[in-house]
Amino acid sequence: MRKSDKIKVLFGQRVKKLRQQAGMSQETFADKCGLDRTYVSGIERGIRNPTLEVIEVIARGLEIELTHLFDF
Amino acid sequence: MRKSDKIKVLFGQRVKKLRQQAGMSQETFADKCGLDRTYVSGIERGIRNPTLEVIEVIARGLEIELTHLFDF
DNA sequence: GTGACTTATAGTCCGTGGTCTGATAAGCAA
DNA sequence: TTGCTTATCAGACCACGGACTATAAGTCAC
Repeated sequence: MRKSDKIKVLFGQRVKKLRQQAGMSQETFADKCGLDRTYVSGIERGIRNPTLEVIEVIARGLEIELTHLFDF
Repeated sequence: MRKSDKIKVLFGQRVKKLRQQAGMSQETFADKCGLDRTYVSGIERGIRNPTLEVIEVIARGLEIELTHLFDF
């Protein structure tokens, strides 16, 4: 794999922005998604590489369409 | 995790459709993406759960925008 | 000061993501 | 028939996804 990592950073920034717009903390958002608090933190910092199922759970937690998550 | 698996099936069908529209075999497409042949097969059948980086590689291999991949 | 809230970060652990080899089978052309 | 292409499938392997615990540090109110 070993790509440029840019995608993870972009995705993380997008999640963080949408979460903040929804007025949720990382922890309440993680709980809503059924994810771990520290894992969400890693995603927003562009360190983690979430799977398709996690990405879908995140979109559901943000109450948006999947395509909207990738409107960078 | 243990979700409904629907997302993986939907995603796989989408990839398969776009790949066929591009006139590529699974193997040539896998090579273009730098992925394994059998792994692409699993994705299209909705068995595999690809990561964000793989999803981006797939979009690049299909020469489309990421958002377009999720226009189910 | 103390306390509640929020986030970052390190570390461990188990299950799975992703690669590889190889076998199988169907379709089609020569 | 033979040969080539395509896709499915099994098994093994290593690296990493994702959960968890715990610490630390920042903000704000009191």
